[in-house]
Amino acid sequence: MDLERLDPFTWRVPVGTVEGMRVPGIVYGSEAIVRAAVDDRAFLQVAAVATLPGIVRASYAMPDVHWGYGFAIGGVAAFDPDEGVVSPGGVGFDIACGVRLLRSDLAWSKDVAARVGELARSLGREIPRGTGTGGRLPVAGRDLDRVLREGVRYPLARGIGLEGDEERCEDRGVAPDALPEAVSERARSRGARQLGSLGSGNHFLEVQVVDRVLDARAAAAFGLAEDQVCVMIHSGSRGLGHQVCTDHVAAMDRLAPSLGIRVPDRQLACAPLGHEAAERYLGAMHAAANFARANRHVLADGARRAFEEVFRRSAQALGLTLVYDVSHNLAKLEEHEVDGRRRRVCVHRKGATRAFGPGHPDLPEPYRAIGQPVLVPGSMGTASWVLVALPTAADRSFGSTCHGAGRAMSRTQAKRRQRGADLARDLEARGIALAPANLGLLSEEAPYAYKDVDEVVRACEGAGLSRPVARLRPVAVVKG
DNA sequence: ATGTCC
Repeated sequence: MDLERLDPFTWRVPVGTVEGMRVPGIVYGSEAIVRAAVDDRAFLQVAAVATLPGIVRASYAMPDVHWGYGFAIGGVAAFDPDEGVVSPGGVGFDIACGVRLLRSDLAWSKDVAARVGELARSLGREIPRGTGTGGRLPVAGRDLDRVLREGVRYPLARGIGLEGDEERCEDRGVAPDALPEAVSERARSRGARQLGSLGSGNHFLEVQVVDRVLDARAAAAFGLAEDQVCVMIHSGSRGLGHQVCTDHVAAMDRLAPSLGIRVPDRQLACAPLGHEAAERYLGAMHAAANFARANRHVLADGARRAFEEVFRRSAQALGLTLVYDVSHNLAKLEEHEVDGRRRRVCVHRKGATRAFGPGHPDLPEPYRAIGQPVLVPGSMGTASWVLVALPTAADRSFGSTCHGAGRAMSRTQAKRRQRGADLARDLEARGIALAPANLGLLSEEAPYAYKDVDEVVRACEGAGLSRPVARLRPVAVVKG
């Protein structure tokens, strides 16, 4: 495929690359990243998304883009509320998958290094993980309805977590437009028992150390400093979100003939914004997003308990407070400036993190002057990053940036290359304490199966999307 | 990502 280079970090997929494109594709990345990905089907998916009705400005891809279901992972697309569509494939199966970061007053070298094995074992006891496992806070009936409506406010009302946690969450931890009645019985029964569980795949809970600060002012605002111990949680809406996506893709697929929308790929099933099918999906998606946020909140409580157990002090006394909690799989109605005019658009981010720059009214007050924290989970055994949104992201990507390293190898390929048990030995030899649930699945997440997260982060800065604040390296890994 | 096929 021919991509046009617009500047060192911006590439265009021209209209005409696939039939029916209404706008171009825009790919952000260094030359090395784009060349390495060019054989991937991801750029064809970026082009296919550009055929959807009502798409505004362009179909975007972040530097960590790779092939996904329908839409590429790392894709961003905004749609006009009157002429556009919503597509479950533009959000992904793991609705509101995202990252929560806790900081602490503990220093790695002085307080934690000597006890990291004990800490990993304690976390292993407190954090349910793996496919299909039940969670720390099983809920049913009216309680599940409250989770779907109230997000993190539900566990907070039950005394789980610390007052003020919700201030440091995207949307203050709760999406107001949830429609629990659009969540099927099957989705409910899958989710009810899984609240407060990590899941599998690339989901993890890690103890990390700040090993480099690149922006002292932003790091200070986020409460981060070198040698400090943090906890990063990467998880989502578990079986509930998966079932919501499955149900609504099927519903839209059935409706497709009557909606008069022709899509080049069945996985791009969508419905016009304002149509009942679209509104029901968005309501169910927000309900699943509230479940995902409550899930990360309950997992954070498990992490706090493990630290309390090992260090014999309360989470509050250990300074285990939230830096931020943000999703990277979500569609939201937002106000953006397009061609010099403020307008509302439905922004789909699939494997892309919202990145609102300094001064945005939706940011927590302590971060408003600095910009939104962007939490980027690396692959297993490699660094993770805290970035800050750049003001230019608003125009370049509807306020979005990368969400991780991005896969460079399929799960099957990755499994063939190394056995899980050997990989576990390698990680332990590098001084990383490990609490895996399933050695068989471990090598699907091996570092060699992913792009270099440091390079992805550099490309995001080059493209004007986000700027690095701090690099975190893992010292204990809890995996599904 | 996912009770990796109701």
